[in-house]
Amino acid sequence: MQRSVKMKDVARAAGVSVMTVSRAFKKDGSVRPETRDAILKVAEELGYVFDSTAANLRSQRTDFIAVTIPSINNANFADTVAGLSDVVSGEGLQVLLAYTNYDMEQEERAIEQLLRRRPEAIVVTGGKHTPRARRLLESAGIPVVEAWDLPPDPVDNVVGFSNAATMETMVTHLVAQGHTRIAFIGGDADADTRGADRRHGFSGAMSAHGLTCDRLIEAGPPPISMREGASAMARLLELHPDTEAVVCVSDLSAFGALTECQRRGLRVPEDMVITGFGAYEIASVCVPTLTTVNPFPQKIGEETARLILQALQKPARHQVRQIAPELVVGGSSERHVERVSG
Amino acid sequence: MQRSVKMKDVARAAGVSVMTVSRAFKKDGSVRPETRDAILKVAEELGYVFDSTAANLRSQRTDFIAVTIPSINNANFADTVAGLSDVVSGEGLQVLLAYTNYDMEQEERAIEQLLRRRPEAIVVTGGKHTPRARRLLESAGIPVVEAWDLPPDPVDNVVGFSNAATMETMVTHLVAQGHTRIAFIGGDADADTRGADRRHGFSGAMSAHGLTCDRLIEAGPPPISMREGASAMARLLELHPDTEAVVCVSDLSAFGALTECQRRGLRVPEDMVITGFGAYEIASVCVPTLTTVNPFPQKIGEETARLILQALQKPARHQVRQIAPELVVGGSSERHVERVSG
DNA sequence: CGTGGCATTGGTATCGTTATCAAAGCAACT
DNA sequence: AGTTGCTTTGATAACGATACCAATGCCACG
Repeated sequence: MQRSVKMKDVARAAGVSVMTVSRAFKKDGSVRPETRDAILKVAEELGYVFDSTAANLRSQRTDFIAVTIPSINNANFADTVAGLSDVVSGEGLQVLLAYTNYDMEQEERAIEQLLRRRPEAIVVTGGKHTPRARRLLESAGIPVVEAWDLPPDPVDNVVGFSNAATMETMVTHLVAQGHTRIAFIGGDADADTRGADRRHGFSGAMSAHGLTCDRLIEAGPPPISMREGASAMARLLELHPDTEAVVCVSDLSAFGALTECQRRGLRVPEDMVITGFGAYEIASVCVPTLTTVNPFPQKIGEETARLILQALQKPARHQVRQIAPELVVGGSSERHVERVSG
Repeated sequence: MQRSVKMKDVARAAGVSVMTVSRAFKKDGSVRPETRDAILKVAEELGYVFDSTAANLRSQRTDFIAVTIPSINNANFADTVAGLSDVVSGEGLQVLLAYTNYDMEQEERAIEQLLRRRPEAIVVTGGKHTPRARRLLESAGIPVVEAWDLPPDPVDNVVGFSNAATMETMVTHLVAQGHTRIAFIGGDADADTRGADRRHGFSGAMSAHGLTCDRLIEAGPPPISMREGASAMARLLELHPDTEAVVCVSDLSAFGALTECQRRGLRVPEDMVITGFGAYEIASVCVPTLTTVNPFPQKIGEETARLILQALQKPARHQVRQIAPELVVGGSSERHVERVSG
C-alpha cells in the first residue's frame, strides 16, 4: 500500500529529518536547493503524496476559499467562480464550492458545512440569509464577501451591483424607444432574491415613468429556464396581446421568449421587443441579438478574489466594491439590427 | 474570538467529557438523546463550530469526493457534477471540484492537489492522462472513476459511453435522410479527447458508408463556443458551398452554425442540415430544434456516485458502467419540424 | 442476591504534519 | 583566534478531534 508512505519514510530514505522534508515541500522553506531536489526526488520515487489533512490541523491553515452559489449550472455564476478560482489559485488557495438551489435553508446548511472545513474566507451569493446563517457568517472570524448584490446591511464585505438599478436602466432604454406597454417575465419573488430585486426595480422604474405595471408574468421557481421563458411568453400573449415589449429576468428566459415569438410568426423587434439580463453568450449570437445587461460575472469573481487576498494579508472589514453593469443594446430592442461578425 | 471555542469548552459547559461531545456530533453516536440535545444546545449557544480538520486527521476520513472536469462553465459537465453531488451528499460526502481547461498538464496538477486532500474517491473526466497523472491515480489507494468516456485501458472504474459510436449513429441518421456531402465542425484534435473521439468516429462512419470525408472544419482549441460555431459555418460555406449537412461537435457550436445560416438566409433544414451533441437545453428550444445526442450527463454523475458508494462499502475494482446515449431527432435534420410545446 | 448483557460515558494515546526553539556549520570581520 | 551573523538542519511538542479500551449504571434473569 503506497498510501502509508509518510514524511518520516521520505526523511529516512533521504537521510534527513522530517522537518527538512517538510520544509522541502514548502515553496519558501529555507532548505539548500540540492537538499530539496534530492528530497523531492526520493519522495517521487517512494510515491509519497503530501498529506494536507495533517498540515491543515497543525498549521491551522486549509487554503480553502469557501463559496456558495445558487446553482452550479448557470454560466454567470460559473464565470464568477472561474474568475475567483483563477486569481486565488495563483496564491495556492483552492475554491471549495457548494450550491444552494436558490434556497436559503439550503444555503444555511451549506455555510455550516463549509465553515467546518475551516476555510480562510467565505463568499456567498446575494445578501439575504437566514438569521442563523447570518450569525454563522458574522462569528466565523474570517473574511466574508457577499457577491452579486448590494445588501442594505452587509455582513462584512461586498462585491456587487444593484439589480434593481439595472432594471431602471432597461426600462428607461425601452421608454426612449417609444414603448409604454411593457411586461416583465420573472420567477417567484421570494426564492431568487436577485430576480426579486430586478422585479422590484422594474415596477419602480415603470412607476417613475408614469407607466402602469400590470403585466407581470410569474415563471415559477428559479432557475427560470429557456423553456419556461417560452411558456411565459405564450401566457403573456394570451393575457395581454397588445404588449409591445417584455423585460425578462435573464437571457435564458429572454431567448425562450424570442423562440416563442418566432414560432408564432411574430417579428422581433418589429412586433415585439425583448430584453434579457446577464450577457450570456447566447445573447450575442442569436438572431436577432438580445438587448441585455452585462454584470461582468468574471470580474465580480476576480474582484472578490483580490479583496480576499488583501483582507488575508492585512485585516480589513466592511469594504464595498461596486462592479458597474453595462447595458448592451442588441437587435431585439432596436430597429437597426446589427450583425454578429461571422 | 468565537473561533477558539473547542470541543473541550463545550464539554466543560455541558458537564460531560469531550468524547461524549464528539459522539453527540456524529449521527449514529451512542449518546442518550437528552444528553445529545443538551450538548448541541450548549454548543450552539457557545457558537461552537465543529472542526473537521482535526476529525479528518484522526479518523483518516475527509468525506471528500474529488472531481476534475475540463471546464466549470459547461452545462453538460455541470449536470454531471450536480448528479454526483446530489447522490453523495445524501451520504455526508462532499464534492471537491477542480477544473483542467481541457489540458492534461493542468489535469495532472489538479489531481495531485486533490489527492493531497485525501479524498475518499476521485473522478476524472475522460480516459487520457499524462503518465504521471495515471501513476498518481493508480497508486492513490482509493476508488478511481473515469467518466464521460470508454478508455481502452482504464485506470480503474469507468462510467461513460463511446463518443465515436455516437457519431456513427449520427452519420447513419443523416445518410438515411439521403445526405452524402456531410461536413464536421469541431475543435483541435489533441486538446479535447472527447471531441477528438467524435471526430474520429465521424471519419470512420463516413468511410464505412463509402463517403469521402474532406469537409473537416477546425474551430480552434476547446471549448468551442457558439460564436466559433458560427464562424466555422461561415468558413465551411466558403470552402464547400455545396455542403448538405454538418455535424457539429456540440450543441453550442451547432447553434452558432444555425444562426450563421439564419443570417445568410439559408433555411434549416431545407438548405442546410445541422446536428449537435449534448442535448443542451438550447437544442430543444431553438427554432428549429436541433438534432442532437443526449449522453445523459446527470445520469453519468449519479451512476458514478452509486459506483463510488458501493466501492467504499465493499472494495471492488475495474467496474465498467455504460450509459447508452440517445439520438434526439429535431427539426434541424428533418422535413417535419416539430414544435416545442409552449 | 449474584450474574450477564446492554446502553452510556470517560480516559488516554494518537492521526501526520508544522511551530518553535536550539544548534551546528561556515564566512567575514575585528 | 574569537566574535558576529547568516544559512541550514534537527528535536520536541503541539494542532483538536476520534479510535480504542475500560468502566459505570441499570435491568432482567435464574
